[in-house]
Amino acid sequence: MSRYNFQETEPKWQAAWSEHRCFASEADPARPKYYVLEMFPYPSGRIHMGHVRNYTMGDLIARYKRARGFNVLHPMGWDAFGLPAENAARDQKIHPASWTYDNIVVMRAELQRMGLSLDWERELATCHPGYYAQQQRLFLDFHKAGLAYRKEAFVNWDPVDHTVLANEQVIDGRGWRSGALVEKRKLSQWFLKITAYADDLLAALPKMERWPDKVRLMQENWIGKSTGAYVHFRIDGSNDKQTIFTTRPDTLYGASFMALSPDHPLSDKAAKSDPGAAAFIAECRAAGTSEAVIEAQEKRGYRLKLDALHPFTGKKLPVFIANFVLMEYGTGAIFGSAGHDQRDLDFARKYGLEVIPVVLPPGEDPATFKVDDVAYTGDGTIFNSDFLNGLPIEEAIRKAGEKLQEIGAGEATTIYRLRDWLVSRQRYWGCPIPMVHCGDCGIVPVAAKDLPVLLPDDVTFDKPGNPLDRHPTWKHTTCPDCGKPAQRETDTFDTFVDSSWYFARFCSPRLEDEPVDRAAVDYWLPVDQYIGGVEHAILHLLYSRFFMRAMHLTHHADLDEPFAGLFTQGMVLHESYKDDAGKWLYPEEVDKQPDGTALHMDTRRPIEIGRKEVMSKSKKNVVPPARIIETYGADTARWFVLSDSPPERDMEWTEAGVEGAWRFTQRLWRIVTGWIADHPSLCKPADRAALAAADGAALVLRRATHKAVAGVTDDIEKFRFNRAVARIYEYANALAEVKERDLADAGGLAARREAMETVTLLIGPAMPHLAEELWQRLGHGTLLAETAWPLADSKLVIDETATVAVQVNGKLRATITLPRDVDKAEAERVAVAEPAVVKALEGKPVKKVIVVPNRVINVVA
RNA sequence: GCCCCUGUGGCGGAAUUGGUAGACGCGCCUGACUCAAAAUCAGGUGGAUCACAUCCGUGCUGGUUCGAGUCCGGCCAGGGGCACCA
Repeated sequence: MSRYNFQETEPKWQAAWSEHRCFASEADPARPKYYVLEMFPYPSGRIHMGHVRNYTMGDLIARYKRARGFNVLHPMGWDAFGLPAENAARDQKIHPASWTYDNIVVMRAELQRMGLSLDWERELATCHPGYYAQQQRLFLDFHKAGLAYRKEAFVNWDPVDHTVLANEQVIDGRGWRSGALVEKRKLSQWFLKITAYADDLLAALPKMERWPDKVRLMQENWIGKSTGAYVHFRIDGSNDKQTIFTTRPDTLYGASFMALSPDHPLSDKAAKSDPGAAAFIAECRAAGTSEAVIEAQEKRGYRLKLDALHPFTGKKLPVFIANFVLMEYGTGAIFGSAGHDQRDLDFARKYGLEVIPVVLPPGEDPATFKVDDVAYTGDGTIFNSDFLNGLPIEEAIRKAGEKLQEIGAGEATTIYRLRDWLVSRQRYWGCPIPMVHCGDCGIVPVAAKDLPVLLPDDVTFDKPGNPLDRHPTWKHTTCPDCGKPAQRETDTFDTFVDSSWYFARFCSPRLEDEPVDRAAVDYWLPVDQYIGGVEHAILHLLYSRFFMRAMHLTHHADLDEPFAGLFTQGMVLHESYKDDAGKWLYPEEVDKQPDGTALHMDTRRPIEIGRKEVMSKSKKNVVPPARIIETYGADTARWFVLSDSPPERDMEWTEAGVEGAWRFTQRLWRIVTGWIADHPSLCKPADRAALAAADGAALVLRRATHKAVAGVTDDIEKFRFNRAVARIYEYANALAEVKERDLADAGGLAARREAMETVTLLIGPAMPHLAEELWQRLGHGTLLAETAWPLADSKLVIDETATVAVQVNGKLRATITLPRDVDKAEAERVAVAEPAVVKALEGKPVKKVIVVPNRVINVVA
């Protein structure tokens, strides 16, 4: 019997799909649409296993939904701006554009080898002027709507990449790409006003039912809503006021000091006349912000020659600059209530300040309760607090807020941790920010007729810094308003701007003069199923949610949430290997021994097998998808990444696993083509009358078929691809067990014909090439890619009998077969008569019998 | 420190959501075919006592229930997110 020849078969069907434009999509309001999207790749050079896993899942959904009759949009593009292109330009003397476009060519070919059902006619690259011109247009619309602004602020400066970073891109005090310690610099930068939607972005989360709880929770924490109050403190001997934010206005009577951030304007002002303050501020700035530094750092302060006046009592509170107060949160100033906040307590002890407990824990005596080294943050009732005395915390918070409002010393408020999105980058390979700096007119948007602002080609990367800024001519222009000489903005956009609307651009990727076509967006959006890595849970997914709202405001769309369903898939892991010199080795250099140890392929020296880790170039534990596809074919690779591990969990890549998948493709090939060879005359649709009349072994087979259809369908709908794979294995096992002589009559033949077609259809979304080939060999002149998904006959999905477990006192003693839904009395009668049950009862009287229909009977003695 | 998730055979993982624990795959063992190997096919495979039969068994521990991998309380371990957030 012939073996399945994927080298020939896979390209053949890829060409056929392309020729028939099977996956081209067109808006059609008469048909229900389904938009499947996988996070588009950065064109780094080659696709990796993470891509294979991601795109296989997306493709399975796309093919399945197409077979269910949906008008499917499944596009692909390139997140093509970014720093690696500039680094490559510097290191290899290649222009970032050619490096990027060359990579795209390679990666597109690799994706096409996977047989993905993509609409390549909609392909886009964010570095293409056709894309970024529209991004500039969108930005100008946002600017007009008040969502974009430029301001001077302390920003995160990455000294290695020579650019500023958004808050979201600083991880543990370091740049997310370079790993360099981030410095605070005061610079004038462009921001997008994401905070305008803080509450809306938060409020919508509970309604996003098809998003993972984990991601919603992460966004909720990131937005960081806190309810509390602003409190205005007058400064003694002046008319100045200082406002602080607190979540605990109920502890105001415990106030013993006020503390300002070193970056606070008032600190700055004090430093001008107080060298001690200036020195303290400089010291604070010098200290890092990493977790380790913060952990080790003690609470320190500098006493200013200022006192704040308590809003309720008028008591004088000393004002400090303190190293633990953040300018970025609240108002950059706090009041210290030492009894009920650990930091405040540590600080108060160090500087000999008062500790006034104002929350009495339940059961404590107000006369004797004291706070020593541990602040009391638990529940209790207020004391030592005049009009708040005796109130529980909740009520005291409310009452304190009312009182503040009444005397004009503050008000209840809500604040967010979320900061506005800093989008300027001092880099070349990005979308130019379409603004002009005019000496007379200030900052002026580029006129619509002058768009796009194109990147110049002739740039150099031999020096650090922004090539656009030092380009001899590019930045010189004229003011769109007054016509005088002016300068272009030389910053480019953060690449996360590019990826915040590409899903909308896919609806009309070739449109000129407008970012999106409203009719197309109205039809296709939202994305019905978005699939990607959980590492984008905050950055990309939050920015995109903001962009959708901004596009709504600027009339480019009529919805707020871009992704109705989100699935975050796990990563692909592989063992790592080190030789006896401690050098990392590639998997193909390793010869695994049967006893679990490993030797070097060439040197035969022992190798240490390391942990299963995320595939990474630095640890060399990578398997190039291209090699796997060459060796085993795309279908086998696709089948393996879907098997075994649940899609949301990390999976381990193993050679044995791929070989298992390979064996299955061959086995399936043998089962179906073997049957075809034996029954050439039956290569036509199954005889419906014979099917309906099938009984005996034929009926058993039909039941297996329809159970498989129902099960696989359910599993795909629920994203349980590993379970769907297991069901197909079970079904294939059932087909292999079929005996020729039991199924030789008309009903048997029809049932087998039905089974062969069904198994082919069921593997279609996962192994499309093999399925297409089998489909043709089963005598079909049409493409399986254009064939409807099979429907399960519900009568055949449920068996006529049920295997019921019989327990005695909760322990399994026998299993019996009963007619489905037999009445309880009859079930009980059969169960109690069962010899094993009688034996287990040991003559004891039966107290009661619990019968769960079709499942279990528990005899209690 | 706060929040969240996960603990099931040698391994990846199933378990109709409170009802026969270990589906399916990998690995391993036995047999068939073969000069031999590969491939393929058939069978076996949670642990313990030789087997029958019987116990034990879902991180630990207590509970609810006729019945718990699943629910509740308390621990332990691993992973993730946030973090001087006032």
